[in-house]
Amino acid sequence: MLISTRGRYALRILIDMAEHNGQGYIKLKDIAARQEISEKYLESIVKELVKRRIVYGLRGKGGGYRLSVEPDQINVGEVLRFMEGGLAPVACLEEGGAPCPKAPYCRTLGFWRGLDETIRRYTDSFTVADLMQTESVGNDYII
Amino acid sequence: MLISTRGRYALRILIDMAEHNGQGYIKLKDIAARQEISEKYLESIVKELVKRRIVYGLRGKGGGYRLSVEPDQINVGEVLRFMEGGLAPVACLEEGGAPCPKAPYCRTLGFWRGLDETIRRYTDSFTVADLMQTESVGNDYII
DNA sequence: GTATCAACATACTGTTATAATGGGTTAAAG
DNA sequence: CTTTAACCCATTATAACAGTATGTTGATAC
Repeated sequence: MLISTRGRYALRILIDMAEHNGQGYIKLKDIAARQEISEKYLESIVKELVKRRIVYGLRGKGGGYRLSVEPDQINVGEVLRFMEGGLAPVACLEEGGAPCPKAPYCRTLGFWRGLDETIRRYTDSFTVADLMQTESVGNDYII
Repeated sequence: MLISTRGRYALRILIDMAEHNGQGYIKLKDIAARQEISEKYLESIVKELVKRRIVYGLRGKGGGYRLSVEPDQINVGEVLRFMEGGLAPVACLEEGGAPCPKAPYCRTLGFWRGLDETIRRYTDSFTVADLMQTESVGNDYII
């Protein structure tokens, strides 16, 4: 499994916010109710989105969250990468990891690099605005 | 992380066997030594390859393993799928899993299906014979 | 026929990531 | 100054992963 709940929920949060864009601040409680996800768990996910300046949070009465970037400017691949701490399909391609000593003669490295690149290309071809069109696609990929 | 050691090691075992193809039975001990992987752990991986009839095992003195299929007939995607128990990038696309009740109106399902298909297409485009060419590629994918 | 060798089988264990939960603090609005 | 909702920190149950240990079966060589 490449993508955990953190990445999946993050996208659902962003789509939810995008759908209520321009309607002022959105309470996490409401998102949690609509998406049927525990509010407490969502907190830890939104925290990351705030940190990355994709979402802005306002405290107190009448507060909540809103997007600080337009939906068509939020890249899905980027979101998934920071929520998951990278999307490398194998350990040896993780950034920040120790480079594999077998790399120079590894017979599978090229294959893994290609898979990594394929995943990157696909995920990077979507924005949150694309995801809002329920009928899938919205770009080159036929499903 | 999509691929665990089970999938990665399985490919390395198959490549190792392919490189020694036609030289009689190959002892797991030798593969373990060459690949620098614990023999005991390899056992549990080869077991699966034997079960799938990709590899044949002979017991006793002079025994070992050999491929029962030509390297160019062993599909990498297929191997990874059964070693990993599926390559679905998200839980809701796992085969044998309960279908998601939110599917009919899910705004991300199409995206995930596309990712799944992209991964499938890429991995299925390689055979073990392709992996034997160290200089990566060997098909449409440029790395 | 028995000693050796290597595959086959089963059971167990430490480690790590995931997916949360709980309780308390700060800041904005009314 | 009370309510509200974001923010912050710590803890925990579960499960998968990665590996280990012990023993059994079957083929070959002597």
